[in-house]
Amino acid sequence: MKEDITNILKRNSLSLTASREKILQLFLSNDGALSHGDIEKKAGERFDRVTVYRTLQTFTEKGIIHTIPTADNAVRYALCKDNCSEGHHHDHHVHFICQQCKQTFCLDDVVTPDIKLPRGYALSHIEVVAEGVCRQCKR
Amino acid sequence: MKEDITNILKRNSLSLTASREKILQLFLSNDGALSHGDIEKKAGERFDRVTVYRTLQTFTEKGIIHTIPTADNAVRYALCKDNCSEGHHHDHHVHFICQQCKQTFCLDDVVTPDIKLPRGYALSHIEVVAEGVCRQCKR
DNA sequence: CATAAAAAGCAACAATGTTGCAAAATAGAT
DNA sequence: ATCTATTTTGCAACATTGTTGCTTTTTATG
Repeated sequence: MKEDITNILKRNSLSLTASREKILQLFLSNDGALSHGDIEKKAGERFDRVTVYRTLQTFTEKGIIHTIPTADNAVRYALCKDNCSEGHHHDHHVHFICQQCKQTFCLDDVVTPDIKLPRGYALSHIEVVAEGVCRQCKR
Repeated sequence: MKEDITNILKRNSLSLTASREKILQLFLSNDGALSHGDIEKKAGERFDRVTVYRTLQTFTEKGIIHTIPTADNAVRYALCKDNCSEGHHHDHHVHFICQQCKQTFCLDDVVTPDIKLPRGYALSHIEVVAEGVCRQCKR
């Protein structure tokens, strides 16, 4: 784990710092996606809010994490698979929000479908968010 | 127009007030979706921020408008078609965000596709947001 | 026009996000 | 191991956004 973290940072030519390591660790040990608020809470009092903002921004730019749109003004972040790189995200999977536990998951195996847009629209990327009840909550 | 507004409010048993009329008018005369901030700006200094919040909440509950998730912490709202009713939205269309003009549009004719989820997930509703360049900006 | 009910406005506050700058930590060379 | 340039952090101050309780105003209705 500690090794994974070091690898990810090195691979993206980011220096190894306590906050980056901690935040990466949170993502690695967490099933679902995390909001800025989640991270602040889970990281404890140990990091400044500003540091968390900047770290998330850096990670997003580097393609280490990606954002997940929501209808509640609390963008979530989740780890990217290895095929994302600086400035270029290649996440084509569906996201799932559980209405019960409120967690957001990446359904890595569910690929976003093709959508046919009306004439005149240029498509660059599609985001699919499914809502319902997740596996754990359902039983 | 004024008549449409009155109709919508009456139909939903909402009293006719200046702010509700103004906000509805903004939606009716606007192509794209509007964020809370947009509405505050467009409505001028005439309404309290709190009133705008409460009006948007009421309209959403009544099924007059629906929310559109975003990755930038600025939820957009757009008018629902007539088939939405109190507590029950039936919007199954795709939304489009233009990267140039930053506007959000409802593509009323583009229906959200069916998505097959892994075993164990109960689906209640799917949201599709497409990003790219819109018709106006493209030419 | 009077009245009850609903909505708006106001104030105070909480939470969230941003910026500039000084202090601290890191990477890399010696 | 130590020094140094560079990067990152923490802090302070601030801006923006969202929330709540309460009073005043407006609306619907007889």
